[in-house]
Amino acid sequence: MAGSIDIATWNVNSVKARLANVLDWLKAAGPDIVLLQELKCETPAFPAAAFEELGYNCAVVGQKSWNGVAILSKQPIDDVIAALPGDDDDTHARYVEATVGTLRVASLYLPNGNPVDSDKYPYKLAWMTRLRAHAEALLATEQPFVLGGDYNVIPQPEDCYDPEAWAGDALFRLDSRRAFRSLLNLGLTEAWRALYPDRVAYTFWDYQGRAFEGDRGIRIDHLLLSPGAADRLTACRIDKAPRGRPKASDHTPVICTLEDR
DNA sequence: ATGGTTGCCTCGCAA
Repeated sequence: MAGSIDIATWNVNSVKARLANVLDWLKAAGPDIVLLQELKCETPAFPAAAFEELGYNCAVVGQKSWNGVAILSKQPIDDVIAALPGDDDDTHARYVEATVGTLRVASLYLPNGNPVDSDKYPYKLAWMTRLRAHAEALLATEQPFVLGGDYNVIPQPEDCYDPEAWAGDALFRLDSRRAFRSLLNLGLTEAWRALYPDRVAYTFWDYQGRAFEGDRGIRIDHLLLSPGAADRLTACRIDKAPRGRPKASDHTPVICTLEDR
């Protein structure tokens, strides 16, 4: 839409297995910027041509079998960074950030962290500490930015169909939620919750146990906006339709709209 | 009830 810009985030759980579904959704929804996670393919195997045919430029950070993130944008993509700063030994493809127009945007796939008694949980928390430090650095630039992706954090009990069942899970542990709040406390705005303080909605439903049919979901995909971006926020929605399709990802897209100025 | 589902591309791992 003229005068505004739509930014979507979507964990597609394999871009190759999901290509037809993703292309269909892009044609129908037409977001200006798309932040993808869980590509599950190496960078050269990313089906860039299919997205370019729809008018998108692509910045891709992939790896074999797991993780993988991308930014798609109808406007040119500049000044790409392909990793979250702060740990040169971290080889996971979980972060890509770039400039699109006047905005800085990032697509992130935050570590799941389960099981919590393994080294995966401290890795998650350390990753969140690095993300906070980097968000502080971005804030210091005073350039408006959007950090979108699969945060693998259920922020509050109302973001989960059964908080008690998730009490010990890395997505809902107090340390994970505290680290997420600490990000917000820098002055970032979580787009969906900011606009709908009391609404219950989910972005992920497990493949098992007919969770989608029973609406047993959790809200873990988030768009975090800098103050300058939040001042332009006019709408946010969760599009459940892609989750109901055959061969669906277990996540569904979240889209925010920023006034274009 | 230690089940169940999906994608990777292996004979299990991650989610």
